[in-house]
Amino acid sequence: MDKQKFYITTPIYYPSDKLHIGHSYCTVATDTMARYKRLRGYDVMFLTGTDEHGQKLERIAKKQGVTPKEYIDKVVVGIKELWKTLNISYDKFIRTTDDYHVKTVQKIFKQLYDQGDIYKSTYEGWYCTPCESFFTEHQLVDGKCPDCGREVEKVKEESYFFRLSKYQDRIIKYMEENTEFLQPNTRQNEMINNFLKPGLEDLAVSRTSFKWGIPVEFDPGHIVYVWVDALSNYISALGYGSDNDSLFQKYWPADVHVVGKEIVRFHSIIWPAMLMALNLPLPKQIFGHGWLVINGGKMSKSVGNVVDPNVLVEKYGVDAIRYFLLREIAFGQDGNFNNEALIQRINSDLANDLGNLVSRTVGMIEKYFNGILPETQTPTQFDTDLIQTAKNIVPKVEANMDKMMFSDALIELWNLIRRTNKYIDETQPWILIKDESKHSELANALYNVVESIRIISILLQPFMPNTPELIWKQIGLEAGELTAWDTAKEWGKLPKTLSVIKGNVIFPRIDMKKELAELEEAIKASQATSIANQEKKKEEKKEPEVPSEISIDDFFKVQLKVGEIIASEKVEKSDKLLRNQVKIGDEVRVIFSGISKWYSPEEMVGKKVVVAYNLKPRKMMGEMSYGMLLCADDGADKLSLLTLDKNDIPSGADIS
RNA sequence: CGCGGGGUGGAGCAGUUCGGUAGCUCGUCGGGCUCAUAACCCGAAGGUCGUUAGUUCAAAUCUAGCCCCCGCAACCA
Repeated sequence: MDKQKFYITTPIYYPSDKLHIGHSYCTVATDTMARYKRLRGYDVMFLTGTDEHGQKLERIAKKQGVTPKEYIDKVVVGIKELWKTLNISYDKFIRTTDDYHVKTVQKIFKQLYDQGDIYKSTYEGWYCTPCESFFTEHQLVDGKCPDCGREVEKVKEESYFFRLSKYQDRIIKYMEENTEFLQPNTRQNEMINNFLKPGLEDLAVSRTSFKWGIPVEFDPGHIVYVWVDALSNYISALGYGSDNDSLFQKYWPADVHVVGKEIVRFHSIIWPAMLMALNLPLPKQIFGHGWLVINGGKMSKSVGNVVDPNVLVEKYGVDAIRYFLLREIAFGQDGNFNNEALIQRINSDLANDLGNLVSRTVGMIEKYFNGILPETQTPTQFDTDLIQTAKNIVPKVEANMDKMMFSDALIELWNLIRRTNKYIDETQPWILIKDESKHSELANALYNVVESIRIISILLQPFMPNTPELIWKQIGLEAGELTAWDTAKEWGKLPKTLSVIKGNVIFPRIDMKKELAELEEAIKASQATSIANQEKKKEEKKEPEVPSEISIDDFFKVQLKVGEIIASEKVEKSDKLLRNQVKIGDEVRVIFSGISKWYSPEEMVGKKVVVAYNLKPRKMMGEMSYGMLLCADDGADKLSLLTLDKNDIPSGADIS
């Protein structure tokens, strides 16, 4: 009989910058699932890749003075290296710039157009020039821009549309009948209540405002919308629509698309609609996992708090990092990432519980029996409970893995590790060794511990690809028959006269205090090399050269004047902005200032402040701000407006 | 009333679908052990489950209101 197939995918990542620990999290989880299924005997297809089109990449490349492809190629090399480092066992890596993908997307687009699911029309909408944004009729508030409240302009643009609305009812029905389709379940409610029930609108699936994308074959001015392009990767990678679609025949539909919660919408609504239109079966499951957050806040390149997985792996090894990600956070929910928790986990779970278990066991066998257990063994009263625990663990791990509950699976596995440590305490080998007549009991006890370790090491394989081998080496096992997944279900497979070889400590304990300091340094150093930060630095450098000394002429380039605040109000929809009307001599200017955390509008009024007068006006919250109020701040949580020491200076006075 | 997620011992979380003794890891304190990576094993303290009201014999769980935190969006000159 043919093996059962299992097709699993990660999202294709956007190569605008180095990937961070959040991307790694998603990919590691998917990899763990793929490895698990392979061990269970499935014929697995594991796909990952990169989503390489779009305006943003076009812009970044332009800024760097290279073509988009040149820029992306470099980033993709880094991504592939990262997956190698993290031991990601993908079977195929797709790039949306690959020829075959481009062709397939064009074909899909044409087919949908020919059959009437895509039609050409004009995009009629409202454009707010200051905000540079399009809005639909019903997004407008009182016929004005929902963001800034200004007048909007009616615009028409030619575009292709996908009849998303046509599939709305079928998708709702599908979700309601297949409650396993969208996981975790809360996501399903979110989709139905937010998007499906209110009604879907046809989706604009082409763009004319930029070039970096897949051209619509029969209308080259148009570029295929990135999500139509990106989602198609899951079938184009299998050769759908090509001369050889044997992989597609074999693996489609996907068993699970693993995605981040932010893109669940595209995968659970647009993608099924596209597939319905193409008359193809839907993926069996979309799993929307949570995010890694840092100290309660989102990880983001612009905040500069991203964590580079390379740094972590270099310090602690891949398996430790993989373990942490999979164990610490319930898949599907957000979870905190911080260095302290990481080290904590490594020390207590990996070094103390697992590593030390192997080490103490092998140590005893060497010490008591010169490394080889004797054949004569007598059971002890403690055996039954250990053996029972070990036997129960496998189905529990499998049940959790089948639901992608990695964390729970590991908790179960660690129960066996703890139980085995306890067994050593119960049987007290160090006492048994002193009594010659108990040596057969001793041999039996140590045998049981090693057998338990064997089972543990087998179950560990999907999560930590390297560690099991290290363990096997020490307990005298070779990868093969006795390390196959199903043999974990049987107790007593090891030969009685097993021999061990003590090796290096598998997971050394980490000195928390010392390490935390070093780790933070390393992470900061790597953040500095991210493209986002390099950009920032470049921009900083471009600022008018700021040598340590400037001439008086340079100084006078900045015109500072006294302004009096005559009115101030909080800007709605903004946590930080105050909209101030500032009297400067005869004129009154609107100046925004991001200080509402420190000053209420009431206390602003009447203050005489320092205004940067000849600053280039800048748009904020849709309105122009003419100048800047000078403030002192400590870069953390303190801020003070600069005000005048004597209040009888009139507004408009020069400051020099 | 924009939409979502969340609030459970000192920390981080599970439990809420389907009401029935509040659970896990870490930390703290006490004990045991000495094979081991200052490790391992046992025990204890510590929670009116954000808040108010309701349904019920019974609410962390169901219903309604309120408070707080986070994300999306916008912005932070």
